[in-house]
Amino acid sequence: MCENYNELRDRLTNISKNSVVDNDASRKRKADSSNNNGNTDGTKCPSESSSSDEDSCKKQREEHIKPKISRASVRTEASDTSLIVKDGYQWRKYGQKVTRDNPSPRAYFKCSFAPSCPVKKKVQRSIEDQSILVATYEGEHNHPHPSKPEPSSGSGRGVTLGTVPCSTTPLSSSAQTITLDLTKPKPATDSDRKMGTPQFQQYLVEQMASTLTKDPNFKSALAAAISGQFLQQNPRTEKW
DNA sequence: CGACTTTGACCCGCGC
DNA sequence: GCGCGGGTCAAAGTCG
Repeated sequence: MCENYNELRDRLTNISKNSVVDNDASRKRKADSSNNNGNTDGTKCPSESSSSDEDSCKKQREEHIKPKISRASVRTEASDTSLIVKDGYQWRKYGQKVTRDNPSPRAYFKCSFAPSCPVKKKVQRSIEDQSILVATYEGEHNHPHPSKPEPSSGSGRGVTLGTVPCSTTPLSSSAQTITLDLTKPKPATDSDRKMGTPQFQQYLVEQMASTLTKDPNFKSALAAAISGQFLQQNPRTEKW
């Protein structure tokens, strides 16, 4: 588990570093456009411009200032209808819709960690594989990752536990998608070793193993979980 | 009691 | 102009 966690965190940290900074998702609603221009990037159209200028400006914005859209796929249980993707941020659900192209409902989330954070997230099950949740992120967080100062705060009604870092992949023309398959163990990669010296890692693992194996409750719970995994033949995520 | 979720209604862009 | 569909709002309900 520790190795998986470290690997995922490294991967996602690298992904986030490579992300292109842009926010201000297109404001369609009247209320949004009336009281805030939403332009935090300094490319605001001049308000006194004529309609043609506005059009050209709009075109420019569409061409150059697309909101950063990224997509992430997370494998979960197909029976899990929560549509919750734990990426370390705190999300507030503000809507749910059943779209035409996909019978699964699509959930709409806003980042509630910072009131001014413009990031929105759409979560919907993959039409091909019901066990995969596809999360589409719009915009970029304008606040630090909430899991960093308090790695295991755990508050937030189970929406975010602050344990799995955010995963955003720039959705450019190639429409890249990253899949966080938390159901299967993966071999350690080189990135794991960045977390510390091998000696320290080994010491940490040994300490964790010895501590956990001394706990009979943990043993029984682990046995039950593993047996359930084999019996159900069903991917299990986010329950660890 | 405050924060959050649910869900029907509403808004608005788009195609015909 | 009209209808459809995606996205958002907001009142009511739920939970700790």
